[in-house]
Amino acid sequence: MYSSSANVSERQAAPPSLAISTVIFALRPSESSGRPTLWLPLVRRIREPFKGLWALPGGPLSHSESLQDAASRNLRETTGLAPSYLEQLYAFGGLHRSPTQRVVSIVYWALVQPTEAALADESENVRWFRADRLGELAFDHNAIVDYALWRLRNKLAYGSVAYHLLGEYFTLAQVREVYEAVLDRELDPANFRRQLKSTPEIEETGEYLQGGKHRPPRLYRFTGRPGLDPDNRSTL
Amino acid sequence: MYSSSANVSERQAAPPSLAISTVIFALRPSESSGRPTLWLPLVRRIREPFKGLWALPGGPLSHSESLQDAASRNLRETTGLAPSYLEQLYAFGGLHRSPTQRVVSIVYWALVQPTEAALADESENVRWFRADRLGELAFDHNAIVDYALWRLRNKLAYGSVAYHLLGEYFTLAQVREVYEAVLDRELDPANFRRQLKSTPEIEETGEYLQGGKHRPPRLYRFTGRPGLDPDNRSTL
DNA sequence: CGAGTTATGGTCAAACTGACCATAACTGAT
DNA sequence: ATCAGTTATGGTCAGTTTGACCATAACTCG
Repeated sequence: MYSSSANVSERQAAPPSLAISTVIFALRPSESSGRPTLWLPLVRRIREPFKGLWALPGGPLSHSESLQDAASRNLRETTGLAPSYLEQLYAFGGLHRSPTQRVVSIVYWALVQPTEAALADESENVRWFRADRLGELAFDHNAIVDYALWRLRNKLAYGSVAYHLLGEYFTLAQVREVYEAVLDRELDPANFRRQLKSTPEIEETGEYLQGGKHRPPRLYRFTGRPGLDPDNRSTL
Repeated sequence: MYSSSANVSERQAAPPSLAISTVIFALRPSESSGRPTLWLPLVRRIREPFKGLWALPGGPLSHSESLQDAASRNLRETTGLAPSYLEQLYAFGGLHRSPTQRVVSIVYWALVQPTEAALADESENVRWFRADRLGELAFDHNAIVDYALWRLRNKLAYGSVAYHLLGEYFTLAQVREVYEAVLDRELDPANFRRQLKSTPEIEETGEYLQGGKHRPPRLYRFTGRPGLDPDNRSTL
């Protein structure tokens, strides 16, 4: 087990350090089926503790930025991405999250559009993984990803997050594929489309998606606003 | 405007301090109508900044306790109460929440049962207020309470939080009164009861509430479990 | 031009919701 | 004792929503 150089009283005296992490979701075609699946980028730990294991992108909170700005910067620095959706997930503050020191992590979760996600940086120490096939992660990050997935599924069922995983224009079948990927079950195309059509925030365009192998589907656009987090309320 | 003794560079160098606050809701009969209404306890600021104003109970995070434990202790120390429900609300980390220093507050919200709430400490510097009639509070605490109320209304509509504002045994009309108080609109007694009766988590007892002026209503019991926060998942 | 496949519109019954009516059961006043 | 007042409780009915499923439209490819 790891042993800090600081003795117990010194460790107790140091304030708990505060870090920001982000769970970033994007859709990518599965290698096997080709259908869209959830992926997320992880960074390799290059220092103890958990050296060599994969972890959520994160870092300390700097003084001149809000929590959301810190998460946003973080995301950009590690993956080069600009999120289309960003929301606070939870503050994790258990005593033994890190073996070396007390760390409180304020975790955000983000959605990025596939056009963005395609440009994402990938390197020796930054790699994308299928959200349902992660190995053992550093710290309590497996639990954090689980919780983020739970939240995503929830928000999907009610709210309007699905469109942030798609581009500006999309077909109703693409929306359905998002739901099927995230909820992991098939949905009836006709019933699903009926529900979406009764949603005022989804606007029919005159365009059709060309180049497919079959009947060209109509393109739609999402005109709604995100949620009403404390962080986002002022900007409404 | 308040001026810290530390100069700018010193303030930038100090790490953002981390505090825990709690929004505590309980039901109390309204003075006017006598019907249950939402109340919450506030503490008076005895120091700058915002000296003299009312604020949410809170304090620094100590090193040997988890976030939830800190919130729980906080709650007990300021009001003498043990919550029947406690959930993390949000981490507030805007740059200018406090004029004197950068503070990140992790806020919890709690529900306490009326039997508990009746015993609550009240003093010169701790007082209960109607949730819909708060004056100007210290820091960004008005916004925090607003958000907590929004969350409470939301959780009520779906989940199972209402029962944590009531005692172990309750009548269906009492549950309806909780909904009416929180959502601030009247609900049809017959329809409301039909919904509750179709909820498997609400169990009919053989007892009746005696001593009322009219037909004695049957008493029920709630047998469900709370939500599935990261903090609570392990205890399930 | 026909087969294959997706897009899209529709039907039907079951489940759910909100508005509303009726009866039961108690207290308190007459 | 009886009745008026009030809440508890059960029920009806029409409108809406949901899930299962069928049918036609429109495109590509061989």
